Amino acid sequence: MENIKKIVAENVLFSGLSDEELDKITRIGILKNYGRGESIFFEGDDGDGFYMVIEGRVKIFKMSLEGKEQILHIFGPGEPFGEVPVFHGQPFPANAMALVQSKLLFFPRLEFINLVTGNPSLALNMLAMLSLRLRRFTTIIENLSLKEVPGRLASYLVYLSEEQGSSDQVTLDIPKGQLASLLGTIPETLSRIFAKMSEEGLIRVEGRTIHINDLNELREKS
Amino acid sequence: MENIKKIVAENVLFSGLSDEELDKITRIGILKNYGRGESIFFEGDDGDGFYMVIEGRVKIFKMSLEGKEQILHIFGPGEPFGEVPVFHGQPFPANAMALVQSKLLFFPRLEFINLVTGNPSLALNMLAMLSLRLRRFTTIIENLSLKEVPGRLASYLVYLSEEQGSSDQVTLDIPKGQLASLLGTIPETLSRIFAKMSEEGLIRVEGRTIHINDLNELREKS
DNA sequence: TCTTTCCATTGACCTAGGTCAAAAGTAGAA
DNA sequence: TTCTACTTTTGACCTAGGTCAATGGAAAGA
Repeated sequence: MENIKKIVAENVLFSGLSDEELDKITRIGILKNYGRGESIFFEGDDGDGFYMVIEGRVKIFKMSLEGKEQILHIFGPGEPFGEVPVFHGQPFPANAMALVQSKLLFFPRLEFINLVTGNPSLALNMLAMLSLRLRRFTTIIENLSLKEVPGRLASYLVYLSEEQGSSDQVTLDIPKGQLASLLGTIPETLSRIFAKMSEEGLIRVEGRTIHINDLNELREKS
Repeated sequence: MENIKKIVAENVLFSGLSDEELDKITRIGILKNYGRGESIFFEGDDGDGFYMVIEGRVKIFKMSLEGKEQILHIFGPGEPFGEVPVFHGQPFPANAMALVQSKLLFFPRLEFINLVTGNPSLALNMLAMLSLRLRRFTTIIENLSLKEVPGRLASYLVYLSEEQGSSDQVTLDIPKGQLASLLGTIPETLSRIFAKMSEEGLIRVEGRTIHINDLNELREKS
């Protein structure tokens, strides 16, 4: 429980709130556990609240009839997800699944809307959160429509390098098959592009560790 | 000016607000005119406010270095755009251009944030608006990643048919070249797909009027 | 530890759709 | 109306990347 209070108190979504308000938020949250590969919700389900990752890792994704998957987000500790139906009142637009054993905090819709109504800064924080999401989606759309797969991989590696503060090597935080789905391609194609970039001397692949030989060239390609 | 008050008062974004509040909103809005093809803002520009279409039609789009364009939205009267930087405080993530001579209402950032802070229902309306945008972007991503171009065109035609309340013919509200950019393809490819669908007897193309012969088959394909 | 299942790689092949070029159609301006 | 500039269509061509199939490698669970 202390764990939860800490996550809530440190979260950007709840920044600027009084201790009392943080308590309220912690009180309306319901802790839930999910096993690796377990579904949290499906596209089309009614959204009676949203979630925040306490521990673990969750993917949000779309599926085609043919079984191809497109990952929209992968969320880790401290990140909220599933807010869209809370404010727009329609079913979930995508599926959510735990990538590993995960602990989530669930905030019921009505209680949360009540909190938002009485807390302008909570409302503004949520507006900022959704705006950030829109920005990210804009980037995904740009990648899918205007870049080829090598460019998408390059920008993902550059992003990881900035994220991990390391210009000579990065560690993939998800399996390569999932990375393919995140980049809008399939594992075979991703594998070939890793191979080609390695031949070109741009990177060296060692399992999930990618050694970056030429970050600038990678930036060029992205 | 009456025109503006009316647009503001009837807008979903401002629904549930008192007459006094509507007046305030109308007062902080600044009317601006743009000619056909004129840029409203560029990706990377600082966003010191957002816009609402009073008259005309505006496209929001990304451009690749090679000059390919991907349209994210086309907005018409009553629709707001450019809100992301207002709440997230970063530059515009995409470009905006008037497709025809347009009249826009500009709401400066700080004044609007003040209004939101004091108006929970305005905040909730804006949250609903951004949630709707996220839902639409989810659909765009799904279309780009999981569907082929004929499927995207089919779903656009089905959407138009619902929008225009007509199951036997629809009118394209944008040039075909722009439609190509909206569907994530190029005019040549779109033209060929129109031709193929016509051969198959699914539709009949007559300039910007598309006669729908088999709406169910179109739904199947989408 | 073993074993079963999942993950990644590689080859052969194929096709959706992009590129380039040219022509035909359409529309606004003078 | 005529001129000019955009829009749309069509043909020939090519390639990025998806499909299918087989094999090797890693890792979770018992």
